[in-house]
Amino acid sequence: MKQDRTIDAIDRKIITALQQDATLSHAQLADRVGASSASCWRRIKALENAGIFAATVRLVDPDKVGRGVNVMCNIRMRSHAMEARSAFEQFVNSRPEIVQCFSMSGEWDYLLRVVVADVTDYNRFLMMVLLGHPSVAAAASHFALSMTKSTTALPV
Amino acid sequence: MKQDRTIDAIDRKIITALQQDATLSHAQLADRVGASSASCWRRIKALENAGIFAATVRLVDPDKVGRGVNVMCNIRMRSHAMEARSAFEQFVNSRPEIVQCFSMSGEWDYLLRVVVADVTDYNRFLMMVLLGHPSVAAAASHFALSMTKSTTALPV
DNA sequence: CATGAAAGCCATGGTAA
DNA sequence: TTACCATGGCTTTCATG
Repeated sequence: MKQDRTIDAIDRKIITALQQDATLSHAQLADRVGASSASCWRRIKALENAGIFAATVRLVDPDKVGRGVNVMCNIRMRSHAMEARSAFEQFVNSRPEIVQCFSMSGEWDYLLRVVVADVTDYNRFLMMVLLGHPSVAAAASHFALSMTKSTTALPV
Repeated sequence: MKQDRTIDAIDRKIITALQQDATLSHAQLADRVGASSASCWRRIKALENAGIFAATVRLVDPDKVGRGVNVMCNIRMRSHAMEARSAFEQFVNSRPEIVQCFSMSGEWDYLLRVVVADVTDYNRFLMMVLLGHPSVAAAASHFALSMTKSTTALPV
């Protein structure tokens, strides 16, 4: 059922709106994008069938839950064998403080974004968790001073 | 009304659940966290008042909307004056393909995550947009080969 | 063929006991 | 916590361009 779909201007408006606020009712959406409620409903269903929409999630304020500090951590692997890589990626997925992980081109193998409470917290994570992993040969950490922009909305 | 709030185990379960799926009804949430529907409702309201919850958003599949390629871009500024910084941050906020921006410690001033369709697309962005900005002295781009992990859920 | 208007059903949120 | 009620959104139908 994941067939491709031609996305027109109204679809784009719907996607943009729901990426900002998923609590909008079909009626509210309707007069925001200039279509009827029923039309919106049909379009959303089609977009869901096309697999364009993923989950609907509630975002939380990082500071309020003690995760206000972002650290970017470059990782160099001891081995590039497939099993080492998949073991590491599995490890990454098991650690909730690692919120993003990219396999990178260039001199480093992975880039992690780690959310922690403070420097002490990160030190513990780095020493006890990350550098304790057998696949990790080296890690270079860079602290973010502030998060200037962070959006889940992709341009359409 | 943004007063602090003591978060207990059930609150944590609620936050965790809603970070994964914000479409859960109070009833579904209730038996997932082991509380009554009414209790869930009260707790959510309190968490909202405490400012712990931010927006509810719909996530979209990057590949499906032609934003499957992630590029990390380090920026060095020409000036560190406040006005130059705020002008740059305003610029960042105006560009939808820049989805994340961190002010960084270390040798670079900013780290951007840019979502594009392909290399050509990024080239255009880099040459025409980013390097065209007066505040940007240098940029170093690193392409992600794949996104191994990406979650909006913060550990609580 | 997709859209817009209208209407009914149902689930949900919200409240009271 | 349980039960109830009423609001409002979801979903379908139908006529229209």
